[in-house]
Amino acid sequence: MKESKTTGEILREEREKKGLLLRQVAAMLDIDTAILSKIERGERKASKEQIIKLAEILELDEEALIVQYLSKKILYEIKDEELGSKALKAAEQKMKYNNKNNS
Amino acid sequence: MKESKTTGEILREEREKKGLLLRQVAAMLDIDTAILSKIERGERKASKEQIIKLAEILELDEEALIVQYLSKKILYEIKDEELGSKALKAAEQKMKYNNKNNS
DNA sequence: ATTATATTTGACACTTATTGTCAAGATAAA
DNA sequence: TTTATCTTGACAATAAGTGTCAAATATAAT
Repeated sequence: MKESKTTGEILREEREKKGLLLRQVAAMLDIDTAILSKIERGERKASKEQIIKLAEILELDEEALIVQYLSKKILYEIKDEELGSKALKAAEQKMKYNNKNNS
Repeated sequence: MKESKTTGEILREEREKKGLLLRQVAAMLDIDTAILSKIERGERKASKEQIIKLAEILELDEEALIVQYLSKKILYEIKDEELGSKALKAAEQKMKYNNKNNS
């Protein structure tokens, strides 16, 4: 059963491919090395702004990274909820409805 | 264009139908009257525990209320996001995948 | 109109999450 | 083994969430 890579794993791989040090990338993000280390190992999560900057720095697909970031956030909200799946579907419905009426 | 009722509106209507005072229901929830007032007017959001108790007290469909509660929470996470819709779909996919492999 | 009761409002306090720094310890490279 | 890099955990600062309280408003009863 092949698991897909986590965001952190991708970030680390790409950083190393480019031969960049944690220190260097962290400086570009204006945070301490420790945080970036933790982000790459999945111990902390990056903010949306950090994701965007990382996509630039590492030349990754920004949209894909953000979608992954947001979907993780969503799943976190409902991770222990029996009704999570129903809630997701309800959210999609409401979203459709709003788009129809606001745009 | 008929808007559906907010959770707060439903809670207020049902409380009044039952002839209960804010003070009384707030006491059952063990919170200050002010908070319940704000919940009913949508100025604050109820916790999940409060939603459950309110469903009992007001004899409302607990599952429906919780689904509404969770879906609001989800939508709040992506409310300003262009990619919100894609993120929702991605979350559903991941959820399906996990269910397949964990259960 | 006055009083009594119910609700709303806003300022504040407490708690928990989030996001960061720092420095010491562990790893790996030279 | 020295040097550079990365990891770890204790801590600090800030933001978000959740509540109290009391004064202001609104509603209802006499």
